[in-house]
Amino acid sequence: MRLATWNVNSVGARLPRLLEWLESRQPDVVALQETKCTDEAFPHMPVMALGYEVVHSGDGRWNGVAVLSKVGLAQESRTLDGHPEPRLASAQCGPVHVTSVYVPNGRALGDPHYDYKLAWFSSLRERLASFDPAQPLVVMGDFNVALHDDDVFDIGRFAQSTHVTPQERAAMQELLDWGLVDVVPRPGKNDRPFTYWDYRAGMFHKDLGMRIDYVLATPSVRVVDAFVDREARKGQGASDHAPVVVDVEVDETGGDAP
DNA sequence: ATGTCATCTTAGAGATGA
Repeated sequence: MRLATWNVNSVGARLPRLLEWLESRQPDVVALQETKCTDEAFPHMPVMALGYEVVHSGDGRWNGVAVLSKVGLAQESRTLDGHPEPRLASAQCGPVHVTSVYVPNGRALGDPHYDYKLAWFSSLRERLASFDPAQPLVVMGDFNVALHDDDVFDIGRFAQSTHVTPQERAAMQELLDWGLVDVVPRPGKNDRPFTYWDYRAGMFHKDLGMRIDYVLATPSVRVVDAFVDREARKGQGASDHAPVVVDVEVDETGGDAP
């Protein structure tokens, strides 16, 4: 079974590339972020034509997340308690429960949006309490945090920056401590598996990136392979994020086994 | 090194967010 997560930076602007990518990579389950459209405007027709069922949560210009599944879609959820912005969508996809998240950016230290980011993380951690770490479960998406210093191209350039503060890293570590494993992908180039490169200043060309997109999985989701699909970041009309693709094996019985 | 995108407002450049 192939899982993937991709911040597409507008599903409308990215539609030709998204469809081409779905056809070539053949993922079974995809988490999308920053679709930037209403539920009505999501391109259901061409995505369904490729064999996917869709749960989308979006209200227009900003944010927007989705789960696409070829292996069934049930128990859909489109909200995170206490937070009206469309930043979470989840569903049971065959044997694995999948959540797509778009964690708030934080904007700047001291900005109210930074506190909102930490509060959102806290709510996400509380939401995990309704699940069992023994069941096959994946939370994947754009977490807007670089967990380790090596997850940015030069930690020295991130003084007084968001994404690398101890508070943000601790908030994400609490998710891992519940029982999730950070599935670190093989790098697409050089030695580090960056997933995001700013559009400006030739950052992608110079591989000055960040690892802020993650696949977090419970141990019953056995990882066979994981890689950053750097090809999808190349050329005209690319998102500023690359997809993370993870091949897994999951027991059908999952956490329900004795 | 604030250099690129995408979107919305409201009719075409500016604001906003990343």
